[in-house]
Amino acid sequence: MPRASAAAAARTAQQVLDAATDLFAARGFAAVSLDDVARAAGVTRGAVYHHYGNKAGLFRAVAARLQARVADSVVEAAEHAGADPRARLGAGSHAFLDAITSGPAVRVLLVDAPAVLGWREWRELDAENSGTHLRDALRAMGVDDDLLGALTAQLSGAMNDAALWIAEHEDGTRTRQQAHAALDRLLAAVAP
Amino acid sequence: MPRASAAAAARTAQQVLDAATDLFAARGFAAVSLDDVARAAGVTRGAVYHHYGNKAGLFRAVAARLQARVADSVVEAAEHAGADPRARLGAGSHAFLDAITSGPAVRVLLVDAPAVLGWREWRELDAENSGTHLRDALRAMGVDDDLLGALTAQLSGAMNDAALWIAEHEDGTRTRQQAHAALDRLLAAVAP
DNA sequence: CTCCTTACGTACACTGTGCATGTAAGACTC
DNA sequence: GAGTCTTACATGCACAGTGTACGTAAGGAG
Repeated sequence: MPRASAAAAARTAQQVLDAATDLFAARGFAAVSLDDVARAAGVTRGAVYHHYGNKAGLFRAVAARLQARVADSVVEAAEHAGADPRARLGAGSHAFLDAITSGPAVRVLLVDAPAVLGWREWRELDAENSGTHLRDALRAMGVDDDLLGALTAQLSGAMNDAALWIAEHEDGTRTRQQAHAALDRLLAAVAP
Repeated sequence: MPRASAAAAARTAQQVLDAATDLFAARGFAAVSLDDVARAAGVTRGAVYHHYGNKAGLFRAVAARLQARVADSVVEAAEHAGADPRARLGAGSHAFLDAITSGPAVRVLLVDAPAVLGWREWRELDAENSGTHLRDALRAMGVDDDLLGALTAQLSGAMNDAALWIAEHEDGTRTRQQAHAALDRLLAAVAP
């Protein structure tokens, strides 16, 4: 008994995506079955497979949306910081930390994504979003082209682990401040 | 038809561990079945379950052994570097990069481990090994206690992503040199 | 109004985990 | 050194979960 208009179909796809985001964030990829997702979204597994192909495809869609949201925050913060490259780098980096630690992004993007999508695809997804901004910011700071790739990867890794470190503790603003302070220390290595 | 002496049992446990290490490194945790492991080790799944409890337990054993090996390299390099805290920090960090990128450790420890064991347990495993050494080295460098936790996590993350970056490229010594150079840049932020 | 396509629902096959049970060979006791 | 216990596996089965083939009804285009 399917009743499908173009709008209704888009809505069910959204509901599935929302439900999957919550469940993946709460329990992790492996502990969530597609039946769980379908039930939470009020449909059957058939609908999930129709819209997302397979379980990895659903996860990919979830991760891509979260990644895009984080990247939006980074861009907005950088815009707001003006034209000075160093100010933009700092603002974007701190915005990244705050954005990725608020909401369900950490577990999905930083714990499960590399294993589910593979490191390579995960890196590409990152490169299409916040990764590019970091790289551009470092280039604008005058980082040698030879070091650019490696330094981008390492600073990105530092921020990711900072986010995980914050999420692990989960006891208010103190650890968050420490993470931001440590990040400033590392950024100073690039721009004194 | 079991024929089990104490020595023979230890040997089969070893064979299973060796086979699992190779397979997990080559295909990833999810794509390896316990039947694959058992067949590669020349036993049945019963033996695997007997020694390691379940699939996660087997993976835990694999990861712990790899982690311990990496930590050994770090310690050895630090010892060899003498008494100067800065020299020990640098030597240990670069040794970490080289050790974790040589052999099957990268995929197991950095891609699958967080998802399979959970971020928390993975962090504890790391803390029991190379993580402690990094923290000690930073403390010896006079890093403020308030920053110690966050900075350790972020530098660790930077090194992990440096390792993944090296493993991703896999084209000889050039990328490796770039990674080491970028790492030096970050270490300079802690110790000028 | 007809036909085609989209959007699901349903049923089934297959893979893989984990556990329960069986069993034979050390190891230990006397 | 015979009996008993425990360890070290092998085997078989139950169950969960994925993916896919098929069925089906409701838009939408002509």
